[in-house]
Amino acid sequence: MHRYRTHNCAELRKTNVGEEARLSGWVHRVRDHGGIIFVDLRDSHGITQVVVHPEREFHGGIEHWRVESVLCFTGMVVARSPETVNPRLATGEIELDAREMELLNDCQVLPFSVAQDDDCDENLRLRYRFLDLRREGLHQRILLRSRVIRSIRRILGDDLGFTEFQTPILTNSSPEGARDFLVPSRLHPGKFYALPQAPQLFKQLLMISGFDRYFQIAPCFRDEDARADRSPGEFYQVDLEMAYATQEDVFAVVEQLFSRLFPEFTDKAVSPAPFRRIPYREAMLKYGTDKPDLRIPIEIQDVSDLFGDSDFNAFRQVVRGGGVVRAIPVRGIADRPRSFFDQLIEFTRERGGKGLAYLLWSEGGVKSPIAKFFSQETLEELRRRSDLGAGDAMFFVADQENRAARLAGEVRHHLGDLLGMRDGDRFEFCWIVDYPLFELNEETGKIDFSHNPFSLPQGGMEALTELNPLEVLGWQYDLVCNGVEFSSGAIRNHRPDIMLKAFAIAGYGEAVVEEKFGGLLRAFRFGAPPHGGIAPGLERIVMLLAGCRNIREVTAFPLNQNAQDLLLGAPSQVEERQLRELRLKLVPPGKRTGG
RNA sequence: GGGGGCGUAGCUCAAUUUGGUUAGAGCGCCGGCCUGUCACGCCGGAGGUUGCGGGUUCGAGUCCCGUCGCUCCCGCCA
Repeated sequence: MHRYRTHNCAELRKTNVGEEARLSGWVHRVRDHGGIIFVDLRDSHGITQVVVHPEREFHGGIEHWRVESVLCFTGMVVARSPETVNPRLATGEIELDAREMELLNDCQVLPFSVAQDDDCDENLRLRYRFLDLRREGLHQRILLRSRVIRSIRRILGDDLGFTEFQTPILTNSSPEGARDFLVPSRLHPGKFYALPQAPQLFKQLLMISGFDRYFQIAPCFRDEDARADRSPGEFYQVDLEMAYATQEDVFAVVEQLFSRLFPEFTDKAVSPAPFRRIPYREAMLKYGTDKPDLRIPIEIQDVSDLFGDSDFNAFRQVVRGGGVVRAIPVRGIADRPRSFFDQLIEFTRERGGKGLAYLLWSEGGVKSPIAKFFSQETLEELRRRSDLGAGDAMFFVADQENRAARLAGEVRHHLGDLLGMRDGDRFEFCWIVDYPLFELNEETGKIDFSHNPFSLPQGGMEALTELNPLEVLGWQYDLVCNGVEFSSGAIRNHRPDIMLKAFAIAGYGEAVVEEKFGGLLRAFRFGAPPHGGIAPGLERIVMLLAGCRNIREVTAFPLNQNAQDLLLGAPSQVEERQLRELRLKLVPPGKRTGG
């Protein structure tokens, strides 16, 4: 018989009755009746009830049947009588009649309950992460994450012809993007490595190196402040890149990946491939964001043309001042109480809006404090454009275009929450395409890259030389699901001449580009193939599948919000000797100089 | 760096609105009883500088100021 176990704690069934078995696991719960004692023994797989009869010599042998102690029981598998079967347990038709017991390890009094997976302070959970990870919820989410990764490797690697690579962890600081984590070099005092924010340049170099399809479950490091859905420090991307690929080729691969991946882990409906393609400008107009939640059946409209000459001063002034009026039509809410609408107005004001006007249609006509300022023709045209009828409503946001779009989008998502449209059992994917390559920096008035400086402009060199830079679109795209940005990607700019031209428009001279991206430019000059890719966030995928909102709930050992490891104590001070080797000197706190 | 919310027993929370007796409950812990439970049950017990410091008051868990911590958001995240 095996030293520790013949079966795991989820394995024994009625067919095993009469067999001798040995089980090891944690004490999940104990029901001590004075005479007979029931021990729920748990391992990663499940729970089996062990019965200890009073005549066993170990019955009083351990002082405490302390939960989370590690025990090994040997005994006979016996059938439970019909009235004592536990239908909530996979092993509930049997129990182990313990003949021998061995205490494999004791357990101190717990800081929080393992058996009862209820709320407690997150930093306490992080300090005792090994206990937290034993709890049902987190334990299952970490197992889910593992199964998702295995499935991604199978789909991309085995079925779609991708090759998995590793790329360096010690690499170069990137001139753009987030703050880098720096690693001092001992051999080159005063110089630093940086941890990669993403393997972007390496995956492009692999394409130029003649590999066809790259993927990696890639660690990414960014020294930015935390959010609920954003880990401080490190996270993982499903990073992929394809040679000789058009945007549609990338879409086809990603659509296959998600169309196969999601149904493996959820019964919820997944929007069928091909996913909807929504141009950036259309997304900003209809949904007021470039990460729309398409479960909400509300489409924003521009109605500025109706108000240039209207009697409604507030709207007329905005339109004549170059602003816009956006309408948000919502069906079936005209009978909501006044407080519903007041609350929405307050919501808009909190987010910087001047207000939120609305019209309510009823059998008798239009009800609204502002209806008297609208002509009958205008009211009818508004109704007609959104095909509204009795019981329907329309909200209005009037402001400068960017702000109006954003506010309307936030109101749309908020309505989605209020009206229960967002918890439907489905995943709605879409692509946002046709991002502008450049944008105007409102502070400096200069032209900046809007997304990624390495994206290929649509129309190539001709577009860069002929068009107003702000009109140039990039082969850039985002994958969005249920209002969550899953991923950004692009067809890369593989031509050094086009790359230099694009950088020139953004105000970078050739010498600067050579200095900052010399390695990549050198590679481009030796026959770089056209290529492109994308990098969906692994944790976001698992979060959506697990139905949780916090990235730390799908990460085994996350840093806390202050970027500390409370279990092992990182970051920590290091020996003076280590600093000397690196030729580093600490500036005492409060005496920061320079700047 | 900025804003909102929260800090009461080992854990989750009540008492704070309107300052007023000895700060309570559930779980956990300790002791006792209990032979069919599965969130076992029953009896008893221990456990508190109400985050910390100061102030107002006859009196502060409660009000005020400061500070520290946690949390969510903004900035930031090509």
